[in-house]
Amino acid sequence: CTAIATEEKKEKWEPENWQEVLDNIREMRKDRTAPVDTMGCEKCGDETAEPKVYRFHTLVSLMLSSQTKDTVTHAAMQKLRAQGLTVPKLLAMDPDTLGKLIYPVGFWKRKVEYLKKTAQILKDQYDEDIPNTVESLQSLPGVGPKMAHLCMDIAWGKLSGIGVDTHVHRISNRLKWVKKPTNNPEATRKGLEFWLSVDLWSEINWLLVGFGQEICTPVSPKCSQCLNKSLCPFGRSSLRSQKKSPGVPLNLDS
DNA sequence: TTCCAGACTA
DNA sequence: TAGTCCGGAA
Repeated sequence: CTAIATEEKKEKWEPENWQEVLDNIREMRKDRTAPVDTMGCEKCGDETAEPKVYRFHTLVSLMLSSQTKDTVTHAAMQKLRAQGLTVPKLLAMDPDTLGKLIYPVGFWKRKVEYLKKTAQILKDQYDEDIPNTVESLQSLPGVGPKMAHLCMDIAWGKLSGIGVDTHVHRISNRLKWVKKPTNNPEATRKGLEFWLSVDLWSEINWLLVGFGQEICTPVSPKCSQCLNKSLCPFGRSSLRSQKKSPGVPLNLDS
């Protein structure tokens, strides 16, 4: 009996006050002013293009995603689209030209290589479309769990898992939205999917990415502006230490 | 765990 | 100017 009770307790774990915290994040995100809101990868496809091409655009923009600066990815996508972004066009493009077009994106040399290889695989095996399972997407060079899950959701409209990027990973740990601290995004994804109801899986990426771009930033988070400052374990301790040493401000809110 | 290719910021 | 940063691969 005790074992079963423990087991049930384990099954039912969820973070304290998560609903209230989530509502607060929704409130902070209601103006949609974060870069992800206007330049996220779902905004990079050509919706007038045929579905196959639109899906390819989505995959490419995910593969070009760069730091916290969606503007850079967006600009690179615009340039590529101006060239006509299809599998054959990408294959025909020489690596140097491609490199120049996507240059401001971080890791551009690697990304040129991945894009070329991926385009070749799409041509050979998928009739110039993109694969429609997480596993097959992840088998493409340069595509890992985060891109695969987001791509399933955005390109195919199928929810396969939470897209955990650096923002979702960092914030989930700050809020203690994972049962135990996690040290990689895959562990965070599992930790979140454990308790978060499926109907929130799609929203959570968009919500936390924008929140992470504007308030819960990796360095110098703006805890004093955050509606969750008293609910968040990280916020409570960071504001406490800020009070202790006012000469060294942790948050330079401006 | 380190690398990538720079950009940003404290 | 030094420190930190994406996400995937090796």
